[in-house]
Amino acid sequence: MRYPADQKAETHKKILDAAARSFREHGSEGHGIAALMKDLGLTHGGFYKHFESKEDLFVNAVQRGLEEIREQMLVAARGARKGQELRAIIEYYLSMEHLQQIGGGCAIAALGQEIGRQPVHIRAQINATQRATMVALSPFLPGKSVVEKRNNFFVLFSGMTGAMVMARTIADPAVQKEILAAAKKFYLDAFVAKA
Amino acid sequence: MRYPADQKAETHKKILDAAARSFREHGSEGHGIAALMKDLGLTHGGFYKHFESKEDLFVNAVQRGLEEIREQMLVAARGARKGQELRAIIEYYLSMEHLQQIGGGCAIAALGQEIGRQPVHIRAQINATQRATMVALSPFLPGKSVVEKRNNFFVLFSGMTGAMVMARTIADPAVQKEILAAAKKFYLDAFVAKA
DNA sequence: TGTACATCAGTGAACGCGCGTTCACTGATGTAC
DNA sequence: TGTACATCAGTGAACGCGCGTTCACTGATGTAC
Repeated sequence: MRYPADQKAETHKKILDAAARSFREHGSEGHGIAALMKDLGLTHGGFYKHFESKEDLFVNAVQRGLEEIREQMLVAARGARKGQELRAIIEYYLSMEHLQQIGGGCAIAALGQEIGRQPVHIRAQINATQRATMVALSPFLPGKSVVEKRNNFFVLFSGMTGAMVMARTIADPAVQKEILAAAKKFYLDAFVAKA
Repeated sequence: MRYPADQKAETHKKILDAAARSFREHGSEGHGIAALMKDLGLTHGGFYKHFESKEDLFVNAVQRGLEEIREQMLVAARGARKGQELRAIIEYYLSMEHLQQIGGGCAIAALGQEIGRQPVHIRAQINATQRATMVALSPFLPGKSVVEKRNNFFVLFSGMTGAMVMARTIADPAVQKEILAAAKKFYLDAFVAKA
């Protein structure tokens, strides 16, 4: 049957949002197209009206995930006092809430290794979104030049990603907290001026 | 037929070594039991004389991978002048060689996210091996107390892991190098006394 | 305005494939007598 | 010492299952006349 005019775009967005969450939560092999569509009250056949393949969905979902977490970091920054935006971002990123909310959290911390195994052209697409995040967060980063800010972005965000990845490998929540707390203290000291 | 007395132990080790490499290279879903065994000149049926299941293999292979990289870091440290062991470890870990040799590299940087999705009892087993690495590297870490050394281990090794993960998500080798170089400079400044 | 036809998002059965796992079997070597 | 039997690492066909993908079909709405 013919569906209302805007419905396709809406369904497309719903699939993408659900996939962005599902991939982060279960990995790219975790859930499957059929299960994803079923969760949305749809059948799997229709999926191919929206995406060329599962790989196509993966790339788009990773980018969506990166945009989501960027937006959340910007929200944290907007809620901070002037000069303390980066503190807010760091505290948000290195929180136990973020650790537990993997489906809504950083896509690099959740999928970085699978991204790393993608062919170059796929990674290049994803890199564009990562670059946009760097640009969006630049105003809050220390550094007197573009190069300095860029290096600080690399160090701080890769470091926080690693802390999240390592903490998630740990079984004991007390140790998870220790890791996040140690990283938080360290990066605040290194990158944020005292309040 | 009956095989020579030591052969089973040897085959077991061969499977484990190959799996440790294969999982890091392709992820836990990447290669498959049959392919793994075929690479060793064996057939897949025999696998179950050595491991209970693929999951059982995964846990053991991750631990093997962690031991390998620990050993390599210790080798790097032994080759360094006294007082410069940590420098050697950092330079080894954050090298382009390590980035490219994912199959022989850090198991957390290669599989951390998949480890994070394992049930608690699996993670607890793996954590024991991680703890052994921390203990083995403690002599080279700065810090006046056990707690300080522990926190420094968390920060430095999670940070280096994140730098490796992030760099591997990048398509452009020049940017990969930038990320590793920025991290190397930063961690050397932060953790290593000047030579 | 009314009618006939085209459109196309979504359906659901079906296909092919790869994968983890099982199992009856093999046969050279070790062991018991 | 020689013989009969037990052992068990490894074989390879087979099974069941889930998954990504395809495809003929549906039928309410948009469009053309």
